[in-house]
Amino acid sequence: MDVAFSVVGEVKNDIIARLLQAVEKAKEKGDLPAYVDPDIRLDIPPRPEQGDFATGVAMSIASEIKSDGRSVAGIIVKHLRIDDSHIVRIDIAGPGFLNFFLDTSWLEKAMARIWTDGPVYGRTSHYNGKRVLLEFVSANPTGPLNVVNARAAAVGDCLASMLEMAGCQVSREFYVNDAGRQVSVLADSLEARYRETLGQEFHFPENGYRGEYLKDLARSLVEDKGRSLLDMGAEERHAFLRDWAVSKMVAWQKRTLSDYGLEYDIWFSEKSLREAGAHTQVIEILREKGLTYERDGAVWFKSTEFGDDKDRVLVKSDPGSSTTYIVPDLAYHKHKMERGFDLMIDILGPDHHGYVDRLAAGLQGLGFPRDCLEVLIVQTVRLCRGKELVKMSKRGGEFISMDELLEEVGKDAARFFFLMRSPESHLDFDMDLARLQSSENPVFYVQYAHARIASIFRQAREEGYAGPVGPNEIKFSLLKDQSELALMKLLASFPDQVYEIAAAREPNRLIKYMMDVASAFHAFYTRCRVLSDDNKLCGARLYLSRLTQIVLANGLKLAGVSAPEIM
RNA sequence: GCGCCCGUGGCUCAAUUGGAUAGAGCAACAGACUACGGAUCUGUAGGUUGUGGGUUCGAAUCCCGCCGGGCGCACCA
Repeated sequence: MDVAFSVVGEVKNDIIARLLQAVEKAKEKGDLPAYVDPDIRLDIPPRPEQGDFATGVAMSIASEIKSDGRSVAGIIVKHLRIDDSHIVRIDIAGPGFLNFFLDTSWLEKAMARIWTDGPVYGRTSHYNGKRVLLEFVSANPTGPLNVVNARAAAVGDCLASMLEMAGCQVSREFYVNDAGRQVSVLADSLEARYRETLGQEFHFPENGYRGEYLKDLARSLVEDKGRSLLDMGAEERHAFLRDWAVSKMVAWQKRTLSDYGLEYDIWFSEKSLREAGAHTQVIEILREKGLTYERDGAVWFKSTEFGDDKDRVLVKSDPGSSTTYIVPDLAYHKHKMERGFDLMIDILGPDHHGYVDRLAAGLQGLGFPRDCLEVLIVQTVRLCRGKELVKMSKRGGEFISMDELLEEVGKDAARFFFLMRSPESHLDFDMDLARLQSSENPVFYVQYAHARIASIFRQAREEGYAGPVGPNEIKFSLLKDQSELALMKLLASFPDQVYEIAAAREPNRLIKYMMDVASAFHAFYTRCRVLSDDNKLCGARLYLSRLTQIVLANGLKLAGVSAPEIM
């Protein structure tokens, strides 16, 4: 049984324990066969008339023993003890659902928990300190970040925050590909622009990076170093240009992500691994285990033994015996595991999905369990303005970088929009909509709820209310309107929502939840006037407003979106 | 050809992971405060969940076939 740290979790566990007890009792009495051993899950049903919690366990038992759900439900209820619990009524509904109706004392407890936890409300110990390394974005240091990087950054950062709240120790990591061929091409491209800036003859490399940013970079290189690079030997110059360009690019990417409110724990250099000889070590290990062979002058890894659809080359047959990309990547992941992590999560772009099996096979070849690695594929983004698609090819002039996106719509809207959709579905990002400061834009719906609550408290202070009072000073039973009960149930479910969403790796559901909370609050606001002459009622509603504000603030923080006091 | 992802009202997406009457937002229509922010709320209309089979108490969800879209299928990274 996992650790339940939330009030909802405690209540659920209590009911589940009673259900298990009832099943045991039924088995003793011969009402159910002895082999029945159900896995019970309680859900929060979609409609209030279906109770506070519900379970379909009777139906699953019924199918196991070839009976029908309603009669199994009847048997369970007959043996269920509800004394000394929150349960006041149990309905058998539809094909055999058990619907539990509870008194509101559990809600009172749940609300008090929000009050005392405040900024850390939502935290649970479900993951019990599990060490997770979450690697995301990891764009090549050859150019500015793009909008897909922005999407991966939003998803990765949010998921990291949610895992932390659910009890993981998370390290956010960015892998800098500063050693491969592409940074060599970057150096050559920069050299060409450098020579161009100095008015020299230059040769632009075949697959060079043609973006304007390299011209800017070349100009600042000239300012920095003058013509001194021309005096270097070709090799020395190349090495210098590579390191210089990479450091500039990485600094640029850091700045962009920092504007996004994202700070990594580690920027990991591929080069450092290469210099430490980690590559040859990987090849050696695989060779010693008999998992390699030579063919056509290359060294192959028997990845098919671990579920890959074909074997992969590790060392190419070219004169330099260079390695394929899988080798440094395996070395990197091996290094991650050696740092003591329990789980690695990689967030990759759609063009990498064919790569996953290979990587997983390699890790197993190195002796790691298959489930040490999880890969989340984040799908592509299509930018549009209203109906019109914005072209994103790097060759066309209309390429939109992450910087430009942020400048145009701001980080809040960008993050919110990226998180709104399931990471694995294709996203149409409407920049006109994201920029719009109106009700059509869903970001503001949630932020507005938060600002509205702040406004209530400003007003309350002006009118001389004592300020929000805590759970001990209010009369909880006054919170009985349907909108108040609905809102409180939502607020109570926050910690478990966080855990479930983190476990499913579906941060889009956080946004859905936030929209639901905002909606429930707006409905409450419309039906129930908060500030009034009725001190008791006013105190209770100010209390509920404060709790809502806490949940909104904590949820928005998880999403990396600001929670404004005024809009 | 093979693999992965996707297909749900006019548009963009949900659906508690196999559950109850498939839900939101936008757009459309009709309403709602001389008091807390109308960036709000309430209601109406809109669906054979691409399609054909199968699995079972129960399918948008799982399995098989087809149709349509996206992305991959390197001794590139």
